[in-house]
Amino acid sequence: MSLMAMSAPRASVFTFESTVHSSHVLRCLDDQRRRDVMCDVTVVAEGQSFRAHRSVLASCSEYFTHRISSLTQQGAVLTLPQEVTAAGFEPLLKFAYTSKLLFGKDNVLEVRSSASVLGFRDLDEACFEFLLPKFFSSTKGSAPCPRKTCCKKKYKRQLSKTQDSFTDYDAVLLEEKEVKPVDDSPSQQEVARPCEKSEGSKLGSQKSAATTAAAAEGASDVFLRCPKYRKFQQACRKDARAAEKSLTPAVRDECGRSCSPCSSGANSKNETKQTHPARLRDNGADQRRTTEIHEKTTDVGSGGAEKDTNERERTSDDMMKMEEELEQAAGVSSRVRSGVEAVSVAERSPGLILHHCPLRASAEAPCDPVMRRSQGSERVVMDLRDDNKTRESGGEEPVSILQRAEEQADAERERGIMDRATLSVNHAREGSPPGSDEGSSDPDAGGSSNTGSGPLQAASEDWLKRHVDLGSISSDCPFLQDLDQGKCLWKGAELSECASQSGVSSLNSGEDGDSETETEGDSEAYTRERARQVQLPFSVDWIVDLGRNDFQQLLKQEVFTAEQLEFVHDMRRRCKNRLAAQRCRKRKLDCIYNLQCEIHKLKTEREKLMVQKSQLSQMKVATRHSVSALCHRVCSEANLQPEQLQVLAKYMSPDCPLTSLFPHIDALLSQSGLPLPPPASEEDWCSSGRDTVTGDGTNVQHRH
DNA sequence: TGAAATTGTCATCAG
DNA sequence: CTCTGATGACAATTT
Repeated sequence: MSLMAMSAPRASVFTFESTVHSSHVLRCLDDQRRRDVMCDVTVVAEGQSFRAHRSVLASCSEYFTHRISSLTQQGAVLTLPQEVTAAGFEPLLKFAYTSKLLFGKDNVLEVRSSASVLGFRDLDEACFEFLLPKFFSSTKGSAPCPRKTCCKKKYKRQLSKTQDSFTDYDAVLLEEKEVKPVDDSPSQQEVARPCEKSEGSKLGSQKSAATTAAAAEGASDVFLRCPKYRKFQQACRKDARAAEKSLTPAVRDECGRSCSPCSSGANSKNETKQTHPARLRDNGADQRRTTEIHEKTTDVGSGGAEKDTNERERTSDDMMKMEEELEQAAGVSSRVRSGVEAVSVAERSPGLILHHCPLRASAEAPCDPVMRRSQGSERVVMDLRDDNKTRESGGEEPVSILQRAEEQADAERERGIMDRATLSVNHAREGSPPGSDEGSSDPDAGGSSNTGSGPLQAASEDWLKRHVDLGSISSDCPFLQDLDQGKCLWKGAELSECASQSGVSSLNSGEDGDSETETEGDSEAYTRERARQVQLPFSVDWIVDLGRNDFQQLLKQEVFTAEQLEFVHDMRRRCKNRLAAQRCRKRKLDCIYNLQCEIHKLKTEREKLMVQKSQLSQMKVATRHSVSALCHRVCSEANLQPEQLQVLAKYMSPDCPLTSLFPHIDALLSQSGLPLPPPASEEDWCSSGRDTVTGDGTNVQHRH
């Protein structure tokens, strides 16, 4: 639409780039492959045939690139080398079409070998190297997992941008040796941050596109975007560094290599767009544990100015997604969906899933679990959904509310989510549950967490040991940096509260000793201080999301101090009002956008009517000429009486007055005492059809 | 550095 | 009366 509005006379060139097109194409191709539509090659591995499209295979694999070029056009059958087994190739084939690699312990070696033989692109060798030790040995993660170039670039870019004091971190990153730069596949690049502004807003109908984008942003960015509060983010990075330092070098080292980080800087919209997490999920039969590794990479496919342009573009599909997200204005929506996605994938296969999938929620994504148990995740998903439903349906037993809160807390702790609700729900009611060491609701924990790296280290390592079987992720892990960002993306209130309640989350937020966070603003500092004081046993999110009845029941059931009560009400009011304001603004923007559409429609309609009017004018002229000619003929051939002439003159066109036909008509009419009427006006012509003419045509009754 | 945009918050009103 | 949502206004922050 921006392009429509921009259809100015000037010869301008605009570019529209869809951010979902490539993934859509990939989906269609996969669908075609499944239905064996337009497949033009048969790949045989261990006697098993796989239908596929040459172009897809060739674009994913060096092996196929070379082999397919030498194939005949029709009925091509390509037999793979013996090293490539069917079990190893099939996941790769699916990866080519879905960007997701599913494999388990039983076939990981085959997959890896096949990928190596076939020269599959976009498959991070580090993922195998990271997991193989977990599968086949007790050796913990000695496999090198190089950091990617893009990550460094991005981080450097961010560093140069922010120019804050992260030189030590920078050094850590730069020291690491890159081994394997990974190209971003289109599917990975295509996912633009929902918060990116459309280029159209600049190119095209500025207001229209801008409002569209803004409207959509208003929807999604309620939860997704966090460009603000850079101070928070910086403070969080500081804390991340503190946490990093607090962790053991071994853990840090492995993590640093295993988790290809990319951007800790979710602090900038433009810098956080390109994300493609690689999640490693292990649904082992015994442990039923799932591990996810989110991998964020920067945009390496489109660089320079083009990148900036692309990053700002947004498609209508994105907007629709965001519209949907706004409709579910509950804060759990994106989180739930993320969980659903992960679980759905997990359910499809008991094996290990590694999928390069674009993160839908940019700001949420960093908060997304680094390590997630599949069952825990699943439970979280279901719980949250049910929670929403029951919440909408009205009140329920108070105990169920608390159970839900606790289950949510459990699940979220398991998931390692560090968004505003994450880990902040402490089990004060359970004495010293796992979360207690993470939350400041435990006075000891809270107090000790203020002391700096010691408690942080303890909390982090403990948490990691208990929740991460891999034992190789630390807060040094860039994923945790992402978490930092994600965490810090939330506004001060929630952040503060989470920081105050969660020792783990305090890794990411400004701790007491951090003077920088004290400069963030009086209200935020005040909120943080209050959150710390009240030691609320529930997350603010959860409280805010509660329905009215549930909230009332909670208040009745739980014994809150006056301070806690005030804080709860305050936070609930403010959070709800915040969401209301966001909805209100979105509505405004939608309204503006609709009005612009209406204006555009009316303008178009007006142009059509003008064209129609012009055509009608031409027809009118032609008709006049025709009538004049006819009159001329009638007058010439008939011997008209003066009365008849007068009537005739009345309907003559100014272009063809009666006097031109009858030079003596004046004399005739004057003799008979009849004046010569003026020639018919346009109105007369237009409405003359309403006149009534008698049968002989002489007695014409004027309409007036 | 200043303008514009964004976002959170408060006050107020209506349901 | 209380709660909730909507909205104008303001301020802080970011771009």
